[in-house]
Amino acid sequence: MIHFRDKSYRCTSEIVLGLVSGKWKISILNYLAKGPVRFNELQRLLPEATQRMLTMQLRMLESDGLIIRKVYPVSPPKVEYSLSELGEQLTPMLLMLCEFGTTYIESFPDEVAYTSHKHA
Amino acid sequence: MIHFRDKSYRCTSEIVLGLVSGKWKISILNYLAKGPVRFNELQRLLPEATQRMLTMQLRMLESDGLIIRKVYPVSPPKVEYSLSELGEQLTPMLLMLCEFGTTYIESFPDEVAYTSHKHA
DNA sequence: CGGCATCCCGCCGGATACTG
DNA sequence: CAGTATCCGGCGGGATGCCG
Repeated sequence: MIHFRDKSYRCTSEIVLGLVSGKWKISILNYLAKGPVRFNELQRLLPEATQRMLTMQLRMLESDGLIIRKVYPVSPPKVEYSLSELGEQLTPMLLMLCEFGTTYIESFPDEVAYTSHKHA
Repeated sequence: MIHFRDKSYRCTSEIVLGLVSGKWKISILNYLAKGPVRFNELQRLLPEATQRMLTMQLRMLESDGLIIRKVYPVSPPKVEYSLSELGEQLTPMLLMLCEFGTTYIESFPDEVAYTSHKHA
């Protein structure tokens, strides 16, 4: 049994699931892996996400120490998000998740479909 | 965009999160990795889980093709759960999640505590 | 531009009781 | 032994509107 931040876990992997579980966290981390991104740009990249949700997910990633929020005191406001060192260490794991995911769905070929872009 | 079983994903890793997210799934998979386990034994191993929850989590893992449910038509009833081939392919990934989890919490030494066994 | 406040709803999971 | 059935509360997430 592990106790971390007022919660109990039976395996440290459960903690990691909590870190990356959230409607937009994976996508955010994937984009940030390519370099710093502004809030506005994230909104463009994830048009289906509401401002509120995007903000919430970013705040969680930040308070979990995976990303860094940098505010530039200029007008108009500019906020840039980037991976922290811990966040960068996530990359190989996310890649592995992704690879297994691909292997997995390929086990069920007739249940999968792809769309190049979905703007709805 | 990937469409799989009536849901949309932006990355295959999101599918994997769905597979293993659930209050008892990680623990169940970890136990099954050591060999087949009976329902009753799982209950002993996870005393905090209600029968209902244990059943639900097992049913999900089964319908996702990660575990196999084998019923022995004897009296009293005997049901044995084991990893499927797909489920066994999960092991290295779960190990990696676990390792990152350990690395992660070690970045915050003063927020962690351990308990050998928690029967509450 | 990059938020926060408010209201709302569905679903995951808890508690308890019953059964082949 | 290995489950269903029913009821119910909390929280993740959606929609909309306001602000420095």
